[in-house]
Amino acid sequence: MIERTVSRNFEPDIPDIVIRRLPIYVRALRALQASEIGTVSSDRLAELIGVTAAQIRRDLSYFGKFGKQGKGYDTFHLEQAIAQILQLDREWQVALVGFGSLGHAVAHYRGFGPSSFHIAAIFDRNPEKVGRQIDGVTIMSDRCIAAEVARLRIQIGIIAVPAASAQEVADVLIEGGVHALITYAPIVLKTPPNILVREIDPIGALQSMTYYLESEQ
Amino acid sequence: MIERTVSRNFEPDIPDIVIRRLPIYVRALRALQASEIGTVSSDRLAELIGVTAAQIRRDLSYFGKFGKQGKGYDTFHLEQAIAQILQLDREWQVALVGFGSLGHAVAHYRGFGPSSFHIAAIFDRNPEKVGRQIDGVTIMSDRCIAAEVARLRIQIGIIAVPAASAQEVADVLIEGGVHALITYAPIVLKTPPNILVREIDPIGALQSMTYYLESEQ
DNA sequence: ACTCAATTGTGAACTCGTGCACGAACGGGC
DNA sequence: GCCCGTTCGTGCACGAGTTCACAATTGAGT
Repeated sequence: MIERTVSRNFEPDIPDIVIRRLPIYVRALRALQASEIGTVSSDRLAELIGVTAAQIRRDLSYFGKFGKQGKGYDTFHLEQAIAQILQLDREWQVALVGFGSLGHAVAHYRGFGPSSFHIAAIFDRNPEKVGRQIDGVTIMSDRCIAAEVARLRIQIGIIAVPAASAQEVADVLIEGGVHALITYAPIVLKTPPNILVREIDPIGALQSMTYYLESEQ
Repeated sequence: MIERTVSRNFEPDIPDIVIRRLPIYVRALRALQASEIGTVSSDRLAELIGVTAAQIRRDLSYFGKFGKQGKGYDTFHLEQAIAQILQLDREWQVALVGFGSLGHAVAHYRGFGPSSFHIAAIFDRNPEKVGRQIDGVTIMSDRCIAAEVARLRIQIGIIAVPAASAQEVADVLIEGGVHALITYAPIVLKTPPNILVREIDPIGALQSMTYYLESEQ
């Protein structure tokens, strides 16, 4: 039987970069399962993902031993194990702030699949949008953020408002008790050190790509 | 006068991570200018951005000398210099593929500001959307991608289609001549080595954050 | 003109993550 | 039961990027 000792809170110093690769592994393993493939070698998985096999083995070794020598990894069990490490085996309550076109896209995103994330509240400052129902969730005024987030025990906030209001929104989300933020606003948020923030920055990605492109054409 | 010798194609080995920080600097410098602040020290800038002052100085030193000892950096000139390094001082033609809610959000994003990026073509596979006009751009069938991208000399593609079609879309965009891709699809694209790809992965960001969160509440 | 506080640019040290390479383990075939 | 090809897990070395720390420069004040 495959080792199941998943040591989460005990191994203290696992690089964040490793953690950020785990979702990629989960995805690839799910795709393999969908193709009825029950076993992969680190070599094959590496090729699919575009990293080295050594890196995959090293990454996994932070958490335990999941493979069988001479055979590889069981796609189902490894996926389950990583999902458990990432705590994807439970449902997280998410607040979405900002229901412009970006917020709309976030709310309607169907890539969550059999997802670990539930949008439990949506907020917008525009009174005309307040009251509208989206998938059974009623859009509320931005003035309710802290109270509602606390009431619903929401753990994660998604900030999809213009840069000018993003800091303010972050503040009230944190006041309400979230410990993690995804922000689409192109500013650096000022947050207490115990708050986790991930910036989604497509414009920055664009702007950094043009460095490499040839000017003339 | 501040050194203006911006050596782009000559310094060969500037780490990509440095390049990816440059847009952040540009943003911060623009915000400072908007606040009528003409000069910043690396210390102050570092505090605003949330990195170390040494890192900023080191990053800039890859490209030249932009500061004045005892004084700091001129916000206007430094911003101009970095924008030039990133080639933001010209307009880039972008193709957007997929006009679902995500594509809609991308097309309507107003954070481009006085932007270096122009959405010159939009494609969707849904015949009902084809023909619709968005900001003067007519949505075209996905079957035209390669031809139109080539005709319009488009350099950058944004992939906002479901994971299942993303690889196919990437292929035709590259066939049409783009050298850079932004993709929102949660799959690893297979592309030739000379093609630049940046993945925007909010779901991955979420999934990696939950690793750190406390389960109970 | 001189002093002094501020601040840059960079050599050197350090840290952290990656990749190599190999011993150990597994399992199929004979 | 033994051999052999495959693949894992990991010690070790390497390398990329970060931070330290300081000489050099600047300009304001006296």
